[in-house]
Amino acid sequence: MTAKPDVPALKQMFHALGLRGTGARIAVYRALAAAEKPLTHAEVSELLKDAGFDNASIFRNLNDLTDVGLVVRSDLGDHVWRFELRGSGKQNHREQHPHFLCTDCGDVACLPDGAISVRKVKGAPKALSSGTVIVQVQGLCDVCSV
Amino acid sequence: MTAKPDVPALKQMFHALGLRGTGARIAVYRALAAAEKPLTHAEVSELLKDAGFDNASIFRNLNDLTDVGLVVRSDLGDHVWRFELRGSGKQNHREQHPHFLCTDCGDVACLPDGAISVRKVKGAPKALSSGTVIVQVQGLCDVCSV
DNA sequence: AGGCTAAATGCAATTGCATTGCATTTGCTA
DNA sequence: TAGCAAATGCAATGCAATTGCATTTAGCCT
Repeated sequence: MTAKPDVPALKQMFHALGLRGTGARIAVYRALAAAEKPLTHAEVSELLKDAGFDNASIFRNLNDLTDVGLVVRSDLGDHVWRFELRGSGKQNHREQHPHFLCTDCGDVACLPDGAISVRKVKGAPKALSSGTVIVQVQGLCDVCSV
Repeated sequence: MTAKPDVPALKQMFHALGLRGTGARIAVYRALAAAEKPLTHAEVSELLKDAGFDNASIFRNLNDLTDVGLVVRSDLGDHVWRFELRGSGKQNHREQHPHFLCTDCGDVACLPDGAISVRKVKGAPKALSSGTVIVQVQGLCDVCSV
């Protein structure tokens, strides 16, 4: 779960995508890999602040990784961008799964794929039936609903 | 569908909620009532620009209406705030329904309540089983998926 | 009906985050 | 290892959301 890919493997992966294997890039990737939920730009910056990377570099790296498809950028409904690794096989993050956002405390949880099912309905976009949709759920988490 | 509540009724409703029945407020409310999908602040401003209302007033009214619960403010996943009337009975907007956001053109559609079903899963927040959740769906709309 | 008071408005200014420009540094390749 | 384009750091910019404040106005109270 918290297993981080080793640096040479990361460099190779980046290189295959036309990106250099820089320290900031690797650090950003590993921060996301170690996280169990999507992280905001601020959270990534916080995690890496000891390493001294510039805020803009982290931001650009997040976007670069998103551009090449390694990372997914999404807004879970609270007007905050969050970044998450697009799962690659045995990672803890599968291809795509629903997210749950607590409307009170803002906490985020990843839901199992089976938690949500989409049904094709008359008049609805065809994408619903092909399953190529991203689902986000908002509500009160168990802590805040007490 | 495009039927707008008459002004006296609106004033009465606002008054009951501790809000005055001002021109800007009524105009904003009716703009939302006439829309068939959530509108952005910019879209509301655009609709009302002929009336000469200030941008800030529209913004504050949207927030005021949200504060008293007449309007729901949500971010459908594209980092843009959208405002929608919270349905009151026979309105075209029911209590709460899922929204569909096209990830390509940004168009928004309202989905029928039955399009999405949520299943309680081990480890997931309890809110899922009580049905008190808001669901958002992203994907390609029929136009963009061609 | 007239006046009063706080809410609402208009306008300008400010905030805060996202994003960019540019000179410098640094991977990577030949 | 020399050279070049990508990446970085820092500061500056852009832009939408939000606020401050003086003025106007709706609704209440005689």
